[in-house]
Amino acid sequence: MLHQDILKDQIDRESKLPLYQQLYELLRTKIQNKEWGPGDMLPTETELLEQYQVSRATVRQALDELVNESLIYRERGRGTFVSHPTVDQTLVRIVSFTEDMRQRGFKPGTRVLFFGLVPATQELAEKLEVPLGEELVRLERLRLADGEPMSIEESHLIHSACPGVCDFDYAHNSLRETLEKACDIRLTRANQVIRAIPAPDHLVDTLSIQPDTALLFIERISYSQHNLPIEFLRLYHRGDRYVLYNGLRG
Amino acid sequence: MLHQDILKDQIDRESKLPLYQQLYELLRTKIQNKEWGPGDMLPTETELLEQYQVSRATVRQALDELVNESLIYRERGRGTFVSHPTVDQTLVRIVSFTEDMRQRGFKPGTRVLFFGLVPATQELAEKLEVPLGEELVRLERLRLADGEPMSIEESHLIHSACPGVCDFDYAHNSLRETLEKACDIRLTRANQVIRAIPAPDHLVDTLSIQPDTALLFIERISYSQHNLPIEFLRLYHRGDRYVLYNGLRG
DNA sequence: TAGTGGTCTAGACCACAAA
DNA sequence: TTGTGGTCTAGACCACTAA
Repeated sequence: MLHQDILKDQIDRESKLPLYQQLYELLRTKIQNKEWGPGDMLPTETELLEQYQVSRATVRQALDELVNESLIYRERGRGTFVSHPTVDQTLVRIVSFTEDMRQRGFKPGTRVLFFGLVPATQELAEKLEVPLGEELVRLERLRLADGEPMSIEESHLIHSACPGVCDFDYAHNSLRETLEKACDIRLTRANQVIRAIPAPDHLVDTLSIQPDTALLFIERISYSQHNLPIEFLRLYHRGDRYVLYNGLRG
Repeated sequence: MLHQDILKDQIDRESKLPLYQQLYELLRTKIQNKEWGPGDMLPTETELLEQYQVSRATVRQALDELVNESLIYRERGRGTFVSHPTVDQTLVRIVSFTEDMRQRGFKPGTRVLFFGLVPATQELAEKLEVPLGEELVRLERLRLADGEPMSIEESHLIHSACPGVCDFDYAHNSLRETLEKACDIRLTRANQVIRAIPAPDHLVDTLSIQPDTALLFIERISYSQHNLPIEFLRLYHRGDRYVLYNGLRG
C-alpha cells in the first residue's frame, strides 16, 4: 500500500492490493499511531462501509484480520473496540520490552552495555543470511524492571539495511520505532526459539543473580516488510522474575 | 453440536448453532479422526456447498476457522489441504507428548511414576476451582525420547468430572484420547505459564541430568468443551533437550 | 481450457445491548 | 425502540494451477 494512501486515508481502487487489505492497513496504522487508544470504539461497520465505499463483507474481512491479531475485539450490540495489551501477547506479537514491562506492572529501565559495529560470525551470518564478516550493528542492553535487572538483550542488525540506526541513543529510543522512522523498516514477523539454560558465568553479575539461577533464553530472527532478515536477537531473561503466558486451543 | 449430527455428517438447520460452526465441527472431526490425513485435499468449496446445502460464504467461513487454527491450508488454483503438524504448534495447540516427539523426530516413550487419587491442596484447588480436599486423579509420567528421559508430566484431574479415567493404563493410552472416548470430555482450550527453573534435586535422578541443568517448566490449566477446568498439568522439560519454537507478528 | 481458491457486491434477517 | 455486530444468501469476476 502506498504511503500517500495511508496519509490520504483512502482506498485506491486501481491498486493491485485487495480492498480489504488496504482497509486493514489503514485501520491498523490508526491503531498503532494511537489515533484510537485501547478501549476506544472504532467506527461502526456501517460507518466504515460508507466512509470507504466498500461492501460490508469487505469491511468485515478487514476487521476479521485485526480480530485475529487481537488488535481489536467485537461486542455484539455494542460495537468494535481497540484491545488492551495483555501479557500473553509476548508469544504472539513482537512486543517492545518497554511495553511488555508496563503490561506486567513494572517500571521499565535500560542501560546500554555495548553499541558498535562488528563483523558477522559464522552463526550470525547464517541466521541473517549474509556473507561471513558482513558489517553488523551490535546493541547490548541491560533491561531493568522497577530498577532491578530483568533481562539482557543482545541485538544484531544488518548495517547496510538500516544505515541510519547508529545516529541514535538506545538508552532512550526504541529500536523498533527508530527502524521504522529513520529507515522505513517495519518488523512484520519473526521466528524464535525458547530455551531454559543455566545462567552463564559472565552474565551473573550484570543480572545480579545467584550462579545457579536459570534463564529463559530466546533467540529471535526478525524480518522486514520485504521479507528479509533484519535483526538477530538474543534475550536472556531472569528465570526468577520473567515468565511467559499463553493460551492454547484444543 | 449434537453427536448424532456429527455421525450423520449433516447440518441441522433447526440448531441454534450457526451453520458455519456446525460445518467447522464436521470438518474438524474428520481431520482429527484421520479421515483425511496430512497433505490430503479436502473437497472443493463448490463440492462442500453442494454437499451441505449452504452458500459459499458459509463454507469459506468454516474453512477460515480451520485455516486460522492451522489445521488446513489453501493453495489458490490447487485446492484446500490438511496441514502437516509442525513443532511450532506446541505453543498454539494442545499437542500430546507423543505427537510432539514424533514431530521433533524422536521416538516417544513413557513410564508411569505415580497413578492414584489425592486430595486437592490449596494450590490445586484454586487452579481447578474446586473445594480444598476435592478428590483428584494424579498421574505422574516420565516421558522418554529415543529412550532417554526428556520430560516429567504431572497431571491432576478432577475425579468427579471424569470418573472412568482410572480404569486405563497410561503407559500405553493417551490421556486426552481417553478423556474424549471414556468421559466425553474434550480439552478445547488451556492457559499456561512458562518458566525457566534450576532442576529441583528430587528430579535430577529421574531425568538423568546434572544438578545444574535448567528446566523449562510449564504449568497448564486445561478446560473442557463446557468451559470448566479439568486438568492442572506441570511439565518439567529438560532444558538441554527440549526447546520451544514459535512465530511472531509485527 | 477447466477448475481451483481469492475477492467483492447488495442485499436480508437475526440476537443482543443500551437507552 | 434503535443501533450494533452475527449470520447467511446468490450471485459475480478475477488470478492462478494444471492438464
